Amino acid sequence: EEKQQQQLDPNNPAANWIHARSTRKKRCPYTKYQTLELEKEFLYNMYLTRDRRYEVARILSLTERQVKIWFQNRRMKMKKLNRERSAQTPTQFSV
Amino acid sequence: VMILRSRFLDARRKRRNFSKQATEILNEYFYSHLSNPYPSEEAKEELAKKCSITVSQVSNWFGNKRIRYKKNIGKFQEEANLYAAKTAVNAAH
DNA sequence: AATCTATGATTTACGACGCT
DNA sequence: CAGCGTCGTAAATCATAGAT
Repeated sequence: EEKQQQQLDPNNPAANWIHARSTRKKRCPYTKYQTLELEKEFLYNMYLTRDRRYEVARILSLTERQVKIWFQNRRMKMKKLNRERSAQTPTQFSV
Repeated sequence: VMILRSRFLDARRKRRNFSKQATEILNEYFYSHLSNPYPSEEAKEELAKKCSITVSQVSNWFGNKRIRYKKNIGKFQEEANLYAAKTAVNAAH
């Protein structure tokens, strides 16, 4: 009975959710060149060493933090792609 | 070659809008959980099954819905009232 | 057919939390 | 314990289906 309490505030029902990150940096899409180079580096290895991260960041004019996060996101993307791939082909065979 | 070609075509299949029934189910869940429209993993799986879409698609739908609702509550007021009424009728039975 | 809008998917950027 | 890992998400942006 307690769980049905969203009707108490019909005017501002969604007042609570979403944590407005006011101090967050706005998303800025990377250039084709930046993305291409990041993909090449990812192909070389999925995990960055400290030195590679520094170099990639310098070459692409990104911060090391951006490069680190790009790799984290890229790994998550790969994981998702693999999930979809294995879901559609139960028997996997590589080419 | 054929395998690669079919894979490429598969990956490039066109996006389709979800069915009316699927959208109905998702909206019912959204507006009946408006104070916390964050379905658990299990709830997402159930919604995905009911809507015949993937769990990722359910996540995308809720992500888009939350931000678009929040950005313009007025635009969704009519829709919100509609689903609130529908939920009330269901609860009464 | 051309243009506009709605909507599903993808891309940056974090917070929360985990492990070493 | 600083620091990088994953996971789930916000918000912006992309792509194009579908409406006008």
